Amino acid sequence: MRECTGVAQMRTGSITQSIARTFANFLTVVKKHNAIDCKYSVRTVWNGKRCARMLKKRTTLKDIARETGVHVSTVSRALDPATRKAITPEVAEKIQAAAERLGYRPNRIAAGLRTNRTMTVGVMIPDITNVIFPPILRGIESVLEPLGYASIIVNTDSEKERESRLVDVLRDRGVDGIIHTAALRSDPSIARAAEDGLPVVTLNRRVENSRIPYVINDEDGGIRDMLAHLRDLGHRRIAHIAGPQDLSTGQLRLAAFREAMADLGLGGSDRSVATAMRFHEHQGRQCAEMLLESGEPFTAILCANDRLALGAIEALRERGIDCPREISVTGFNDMPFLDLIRPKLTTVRIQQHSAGATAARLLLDLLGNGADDVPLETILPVELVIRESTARCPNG
Amino acid sequence: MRECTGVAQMRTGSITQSIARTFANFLTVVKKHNAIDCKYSVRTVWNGKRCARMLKKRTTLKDIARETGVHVSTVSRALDPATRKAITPEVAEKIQAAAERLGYRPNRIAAGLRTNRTMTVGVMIPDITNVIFPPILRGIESVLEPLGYASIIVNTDSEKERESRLVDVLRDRGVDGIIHTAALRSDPSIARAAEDGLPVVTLNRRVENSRIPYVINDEDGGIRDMLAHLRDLGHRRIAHIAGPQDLSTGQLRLAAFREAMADLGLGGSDRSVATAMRFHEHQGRQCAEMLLESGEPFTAILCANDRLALGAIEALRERGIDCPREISVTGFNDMPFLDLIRPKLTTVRIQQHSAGATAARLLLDLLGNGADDVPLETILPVELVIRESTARCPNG
DNA sequence: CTGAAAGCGCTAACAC
DNA sequence: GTGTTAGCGCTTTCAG
Repeated sequence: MRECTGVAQMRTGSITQSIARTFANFLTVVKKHNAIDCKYSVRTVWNGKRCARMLKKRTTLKDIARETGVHVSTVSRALDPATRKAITPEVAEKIQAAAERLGYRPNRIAAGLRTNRTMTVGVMIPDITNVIFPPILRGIESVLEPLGYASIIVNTDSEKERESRLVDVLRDRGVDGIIHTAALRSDPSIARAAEDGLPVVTLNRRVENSRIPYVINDEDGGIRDMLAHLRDLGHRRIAHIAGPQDLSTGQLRLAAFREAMADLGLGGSDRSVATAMRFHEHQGRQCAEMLLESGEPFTAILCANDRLALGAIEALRERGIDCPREISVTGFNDMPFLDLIRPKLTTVRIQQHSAGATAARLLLDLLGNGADDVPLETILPVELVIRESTARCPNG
Repeated sequence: MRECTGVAQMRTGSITQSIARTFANFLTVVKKHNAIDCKYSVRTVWNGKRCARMLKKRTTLKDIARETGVHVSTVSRALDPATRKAITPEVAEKIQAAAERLGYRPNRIAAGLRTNRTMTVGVMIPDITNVIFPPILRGIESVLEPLGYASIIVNTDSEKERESRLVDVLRDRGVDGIIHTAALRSDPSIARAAEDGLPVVTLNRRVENSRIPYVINDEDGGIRDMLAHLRDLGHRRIAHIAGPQDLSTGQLRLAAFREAMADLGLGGSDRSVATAMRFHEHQGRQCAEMLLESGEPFTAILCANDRLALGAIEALRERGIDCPREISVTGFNDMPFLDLIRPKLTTVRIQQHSAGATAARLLLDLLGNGADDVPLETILPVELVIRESTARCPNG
């Protein structure tokens, strides 16, 4: 059963071209992720019966109109809570009963064509695989779903071309609005959509030269608080591992770091700043090594994000430098699972779920479900989370 | 700027009720996640200009028909690659040029109403926040998106009632098909949808008494391999922390454990099995404690999932028992970030991205974009990942 | 090869 | 109160 044959096992059905092709796909899969060798074969069992691909016709307003002997529009009215009051109670009840009995479900896409409201919103994120986005999505969903909105989520991979294509994809599907998480710095496609009157809210980043409402975290406050914390522990020489400068967070946090250092009178040379190309452990490690080799002395590293911090700690460990005893390291975001990793990282918690919920509420306002005037800028509070990766400065 | 006022700061705009309400929401947010105290106020800056909520009319086929002096149907034909060949080349070119110039984008909603194909699929997952699902989603997207499909993702939270409502939500939106990740064991709503002719594929679990194609991982093989690995290390007394028995994975893995233990001649008492209510570290810890207190001797714990294993290791550490020196612990799934946690967990890697891609391909086949005969069962291979949490049995 | 016309399922003016 | 009518934007016969 689990021998290295590389041949799909079938119970019924004939070997058609499509089967061959399908199986070829599986082989490709196995090959591509070549972590997996041929120890197991992919097993497939065939369904003998040809799938009856006949979509059972849904019951429509017309059906229930015929059933109850009234006009479609009456049915429509009786079924819409907003217009039901204009209908004789008995008739309305009869109609509702029939609808129930026939299992009527409104066809939102037909309704959408008529009303120009699909009750669907688009959500653009860089990559769902990045752990900070799922909570944001749940936050968005938590306010939109109860109101009957569904969301189409797309991953931009932070690629300009892909992103602009996806904006079009969403518009083609007639979304009522778009929540854009981590838009690019200058973002013509989303700006154009907004100009065309499509409600748009951005999260984590502001689109320059636009009046698109945005919600961001108090990056500045987070950095300041973290720096104050380090200073209180006696640290004076503090290095920074900055994030990618083409991403909002990377840029904002670096700026905040420089400013706050100056304000605290700790302004150092730029040799105590290393900039990562990506928010990745590996980059954090490299940057930490660069900092160590620069010769610039420091007793703490403030990192622009948790993953960079994790990498930095790894680099220190490899050189036999203890964190936090010799060098304190801090992160940003408070991503999930952080408390399982030793030493537990001191970091800045950003609101994830709430950020999503807030953006969603803004979008609703834009959609006219409430305010007709909407805040341009919303800054969400952050919170310092002190754990084990920071300690009193050794010579402080 | 960052004082504890609790009052939103505004630049322009008047304090209307809606503003007050919106701000009340923010306060609620802050309150609810009361991890965040009043150290920072939420700042909002108001956009003075009332948003012009006039959706610019999109250009339609009619527009470009008028522009080029031909009939809408001709335009429709000229713009569809499949029917373009039936059009005089010059006319077709003129039409395409006009479409380009006017920035024409087909209205998929309208097309969908006509053709009954929305080029949208529904994807149901328990919870996007669970790290194993995002890669699955990317896998699905990787095959569907290039073909022009968008997906509506919904979180069921594994609640029956919610799940069945969401199936309806998806159907109302006219999705062409549904990929259901971790459906419930007996799942009337999705079964009904499938019976009604809606293409459905399930991932991770089979819906009983149905002909719904499903793709699952080789749970059995994974457990067997892990057990063989432990046996090779000299372990004979092996405990199991099982997952929730109402979830496919929990149930399958427990059954596989029992069977494989028997096959290896290691069959133990049921006192060496503890069952978690949820796949959560906390539960893993509790179960490990139960096992230790049971008095049943063991030198290894095979856990139904990584998170349980992480919890178990935590429990051991608290009691001063070293993993892996004294007791080996193993996981399942190989979730992201596992290699950052010490000791690095020995586990079974399941295909995540590929599983999604495979399910998507099956759905495509069901949609008629290929085969008309589709495998009922597809079992994906798994791979043993040996890291640091397993070691030779101390007295072995 | 192209135009005319019907209609997908629903909503919303406007009559009566 | 309820029926009539006219589309939303597109596809797809059916004529010519």
